[in-house]
Amino acid sequence: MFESSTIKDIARALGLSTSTVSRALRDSYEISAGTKKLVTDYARKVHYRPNPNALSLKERKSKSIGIVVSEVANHYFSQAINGIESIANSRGYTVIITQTHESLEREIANVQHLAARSVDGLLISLSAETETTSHLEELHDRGLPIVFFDRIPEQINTHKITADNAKGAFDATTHLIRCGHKRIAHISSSAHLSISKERLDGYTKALTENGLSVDHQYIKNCPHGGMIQEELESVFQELMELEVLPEAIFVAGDRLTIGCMHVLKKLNLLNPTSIAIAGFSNSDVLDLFNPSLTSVFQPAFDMGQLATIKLLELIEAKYPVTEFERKVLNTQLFIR
Amino acid sequence: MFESSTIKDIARALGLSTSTVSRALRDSYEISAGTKKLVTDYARKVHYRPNPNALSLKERKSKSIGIVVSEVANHYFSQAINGIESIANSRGYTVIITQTHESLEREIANVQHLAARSVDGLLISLSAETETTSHLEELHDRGLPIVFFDRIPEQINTHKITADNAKGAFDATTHLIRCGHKRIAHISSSAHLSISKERLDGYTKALTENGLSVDHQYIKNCPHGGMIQEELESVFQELMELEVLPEAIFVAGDRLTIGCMHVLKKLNLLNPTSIAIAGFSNSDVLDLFNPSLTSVFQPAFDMGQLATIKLLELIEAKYPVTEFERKVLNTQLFIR
DNA sequence: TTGAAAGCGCTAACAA
DNA sequence: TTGTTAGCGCTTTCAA
Repeated sequence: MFESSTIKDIARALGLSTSTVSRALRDSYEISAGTKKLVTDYARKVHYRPNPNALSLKERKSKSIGIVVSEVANHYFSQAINGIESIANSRGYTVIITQTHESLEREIANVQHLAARSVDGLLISLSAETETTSHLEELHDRGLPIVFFDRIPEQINTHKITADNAKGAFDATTHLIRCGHKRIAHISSSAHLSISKERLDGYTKALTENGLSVDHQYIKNCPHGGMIQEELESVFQELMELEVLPEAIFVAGDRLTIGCMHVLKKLNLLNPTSIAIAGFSNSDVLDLFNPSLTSVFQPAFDMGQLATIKLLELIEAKYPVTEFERKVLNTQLFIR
Repeated sequence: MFESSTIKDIARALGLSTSTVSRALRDSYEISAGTKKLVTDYARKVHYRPNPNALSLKERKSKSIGIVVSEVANHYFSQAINGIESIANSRGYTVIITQTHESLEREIANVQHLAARSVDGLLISLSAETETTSHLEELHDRGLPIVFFDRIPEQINTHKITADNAKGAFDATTHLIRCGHKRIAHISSSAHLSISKERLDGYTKALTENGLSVDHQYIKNCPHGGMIQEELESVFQELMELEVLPEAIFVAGDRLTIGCMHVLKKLNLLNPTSIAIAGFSNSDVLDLFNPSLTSVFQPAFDMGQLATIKLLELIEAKYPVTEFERKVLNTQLFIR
């Protein structure tokens, strides 16, 4: 098995006590220069590394944070994770990434697991299936620091980081209207998610401000956020069976946007003259699509960084924090 | 701060000793049914969870495995990670994912960090910059179980899982030849990587078997695996300055393939009549590209699963393992 | 059937 | 300036 040398080993080898070695390693003022050198040299020689489990046990913290996202294959999340890591690693924290694949059951299991792993805090974007948050409230009430980003709950009082979803949706829908489209459908993830509500608001506002009516036949939800391709296909089925077909669709999510393109292709509608698409996506290959599509880009990296900064504030706070922030970052419209 | 109840708390509350509580919780035969029920009921009531740090300290293992990949945004790796998680989680292991972004420096830092975190084993795909593996050999020699997948070193004697890169490259190149192309360029990651060598072999073999000569002017490497878009652009620059331009390119990597498409687009060469592309990629949106491209798909999920199974064999082995396997999985050619 | 005590690696209060 | 000791949460040997 894999064993590293311990303070005890060093102490024995050097004829010192463990506390002297410990202090020497931590560069304590009480230890003489000679002893320090002796100890640090020997420690380097035997590749000494402090055992993090022992440290965690002692300090009652693990220097790790847990992340809960839908899936890392989603470019929004992989970019957010890069932002999270950039801050966390530089501050000496390990990051444990878990994926829900949009399932509430897996979200609960992941959160339980992370809590049991004694992470010092949690960074969460809710799964598409998550309507209630008792599994999180309980942990939060017991003092586990949590910061939400992207898909946030209303109930829990803590820091929350989002993009300006309403504005992004408004911009995308307005763009479709300016292109001359009047009948614009909207496909979204599960209706109860914060992002779905906000993006629906932006969509509605754009229609209304441009004198267009909101037709609820044109608004469709995918409770599994497009993880199941069939749910997207049946949504299209419904849209295609309407008396008056939509001319354009505003899609409210990364995976959904890509999924829509696949369905259009399957239906042989993937050409500039049929249905226009605009959607939220952080993918880096959208410009290679043909026909291409206008997209709403979220500052995922920045959101990840900001969420982590706020989480570390909570974790390292000397006194309980009672003032929480709700940060909203700007989106960018890429017209194609 | 976040505190859960401990065995000690339960023992005190129930007027028992900690050892009795411990045994009751582990369903030991020595404990009476009554006491067991008393303890387990109370434990459930107070949400008792064993402290994993204490457990790790005692057992000298952490029930966690470390993953080192280039980047999770790469579909090959995100699929491999899903495979890894599916096995690891079902066997009670936590997975810690780290990204090198193709940098050796970050690879070393990640590996050190994971070792210091006392993971029970490591799953690694080398970075594009990695030529020597002393940073891994040292840990391996000291007994840390390691399984390599995808980009594997020659030196270290352990389990290694790869796709049949030579075959995949052969198939893709042969396809381009069958399409009537004679001057086929090859763009690859850094030359010293196992995957680069194997894919070069497959490419060469396909040319030779079809009576075409191998022209080294047509073979280009990107030492940073395409993480820097400029290196890809300068490679194209060089190709475009040749007297006889290539008619097709076989690209040996996920990120590189996407990168090539971007460069072609930028050079206004992204149309069916200019340069044909075939490349390794596990992306799920290739069919939305226009013009599309033929791709070599690796069984990433299966590779992740297999690598994890072999790693857990090493970790949980009663006796030191001396027989190691080199598993090669089939690729699939998607003609578009 | 239950309890006392030691020990995993480390730090820190207290002693010397 | 260095050493002794207790304790973080848990399991396990030995004793009762």
